[in-house]
Amino acid sequence: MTKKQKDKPDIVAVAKAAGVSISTVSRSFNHPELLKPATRKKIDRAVQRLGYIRNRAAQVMHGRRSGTIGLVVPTIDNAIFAELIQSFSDGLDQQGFTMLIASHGFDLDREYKMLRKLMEHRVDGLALIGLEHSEATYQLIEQQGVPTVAIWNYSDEARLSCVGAQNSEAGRLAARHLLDLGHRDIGLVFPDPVGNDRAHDRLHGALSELRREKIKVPEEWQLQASYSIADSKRASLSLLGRSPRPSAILCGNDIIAQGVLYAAKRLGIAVPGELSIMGIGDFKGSGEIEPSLSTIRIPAKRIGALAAKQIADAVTGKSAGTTATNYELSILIRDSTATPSGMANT
Amino acid sequence: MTKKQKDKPDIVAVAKAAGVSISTVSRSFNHPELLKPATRKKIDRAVQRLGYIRNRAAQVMHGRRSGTIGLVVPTIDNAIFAELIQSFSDGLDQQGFTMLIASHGFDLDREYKMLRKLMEHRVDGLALIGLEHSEATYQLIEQQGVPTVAIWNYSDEARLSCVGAQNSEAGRLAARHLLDLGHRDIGLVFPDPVGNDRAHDRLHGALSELRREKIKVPEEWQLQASYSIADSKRASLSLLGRSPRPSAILCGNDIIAQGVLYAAKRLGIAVPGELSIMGIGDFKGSGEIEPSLSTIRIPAKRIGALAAKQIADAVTGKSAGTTATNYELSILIRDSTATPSGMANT
DNA sequence: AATAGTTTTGCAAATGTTTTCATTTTTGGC
DNA sequence: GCCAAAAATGAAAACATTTGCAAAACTATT
Repeated sequence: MTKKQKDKPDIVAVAKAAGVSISTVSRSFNHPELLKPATRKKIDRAVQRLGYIRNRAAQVMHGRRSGTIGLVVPTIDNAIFAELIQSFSDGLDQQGFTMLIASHGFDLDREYKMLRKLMEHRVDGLALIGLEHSEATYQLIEQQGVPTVAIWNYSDEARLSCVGAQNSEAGRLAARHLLDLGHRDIGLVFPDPVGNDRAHDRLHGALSELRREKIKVPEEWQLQASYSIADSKRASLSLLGRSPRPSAILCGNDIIAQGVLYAAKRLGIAVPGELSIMGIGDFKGSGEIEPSLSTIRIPAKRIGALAAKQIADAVTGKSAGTTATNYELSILIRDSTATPSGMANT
Repeated sequence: MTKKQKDKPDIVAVAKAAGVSISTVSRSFNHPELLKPATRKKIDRAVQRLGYIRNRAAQVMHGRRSGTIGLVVPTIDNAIFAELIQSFSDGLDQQGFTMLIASHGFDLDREYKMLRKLMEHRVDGLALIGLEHSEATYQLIEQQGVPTVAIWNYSDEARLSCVGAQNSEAGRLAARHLLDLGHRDIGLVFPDPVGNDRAHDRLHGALSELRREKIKVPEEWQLQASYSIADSKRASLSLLGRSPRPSAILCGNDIIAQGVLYAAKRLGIAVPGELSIMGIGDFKGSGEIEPSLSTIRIPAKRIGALAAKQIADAVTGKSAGTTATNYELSILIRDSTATPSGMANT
């Protein structure tokens, strides 16, 4: 073939094909209103004919934005984040951004590496989950000056802009609900709080509320389970198989609660008759499970959408400085919690 | 603040700080073995001190690969794809790639737009879900010559490399299982097959198997539900509330099956005693539900991992040409299916 | 038909990196 | 110490685009 054959057409090829200069082609993309309609049409046709697609990399080199936002999450394949990621992605898309995503499996050192990787790609902005990050991570963000938003957690003394809810409050509310129902024998199933401030905060919120009522949770009623139905079912099978067993179980999130629910069902323990189960999160489907899951609602969709808008605004200069948005939590009393059986007829 | 203040340090700044030439700095990244250890150390220190992060955009301009792979999915927030996306992402990460992701909500025209968007970012490779795409999409891929893999579906006459399973076979197997158990009154709950070849193929596989046994599914036993527990529960509540009702329901996937299961539970219909429920997919947690879900296993994790490897190999030139990989399906007989009650004691 | 605007277009520099080729420095054998 | 060979480094071109500035092409006014 001639000179071009394997490689993609560039703006020069388009210019030649349209019989105009490179600058004119460039302008037809960036400031079309400056062109004579006839010229614009010529260029459009050439673009069409050649199958030209603009090269963002070259634009970035000019100080243009890359049009990408990096999202770093612990895991993707987890009901917890799926809704959030979707709404975040949709929000970005609306603003013309593309999402680069990386996961670190709850390993904060890997998180740091992922951040660097995304920065090499010159993302215009970044989103992380939670506010617990390695010092290196925080320093990197500050040093590089990449607009960043922390999702899912709220703190008024956060080092980053954040959009989320108070997880300690979520834990507290969940505990409160069980206490209000009259439960005193309460078990806890939570994920490993290391490197996971959401879990940590929820657990401590719950524990502090229980402590206020002078309730102690025996060591063997405090279980750890990863964010998986299988894991939580396995863990709680042993807890529920023993005697005495708690009259209620407070779970670190709805997935764990689902596992506990199935464990109870497997053991023939009636929910909520003999055992109340409380979740946190209100994941998709939590209201449809039978019995439907009582839980603390954290509005993932709205959080994701707002986070997208915030980071986009920060990038485009529509806003500056750090902001902290706290979403109110609400308690959803459904069918998995009830008055403990011993008190049923008081 | 001398000359540089707001902008990120570049390779020139590093070179100056380290007292070497630009080329040497570049080499220290790309061919460190060519440098004298002392020089390398000087550069490393300068990089450290300045907080320099390489600029991929500039590398891309040099004909280097961008190190990104684009993934276009119908939705992210769906258990269906979550596992797949995670393993795909992990696989890419291992090979040093970063994932750009975009979702189109089962709209093939939007899919095309997303593809273009990703191509502007000069992704090295692309992954799509399924083999049904608009003609424009196929042409774009061929014209641009971006290595592409279709995930989740298999066909030996596919226009793209593919890694997946035969969805029609999955439908067939699911139907076969119910037939083998003795069911004749079978309901179907599937998602809208438009723009969704996975659903389409499964449905038709199932229908053809039923036809082989001369079984007709009444119109009112064929329901449509989106991939959501809520939707499928709602839809099947009406189906199951009527009389006569089927003795078994075959579902387009495990999420839908879950919805049907909860509907049955709500109505006090025993599963599998009075109603068998068959899923497709074997999603995370399907085995832990009570009763555990009989389903057709599609190995999402392995498919995602292999797809990642394939696309990485195609990009790095380790392989060429199109390939088609078919994963075998297996049937998982668990507790949600049984002999229909009328035949219980034959 | 010439002038003064105004609109449209082109030229060339700049962006951050890699790489080829040339040059300088180092090494080791004598 | 000297020389050839080997190792390490540097200079400059190339990549695809944007944009400030200048030139050219129109328009309307006289």
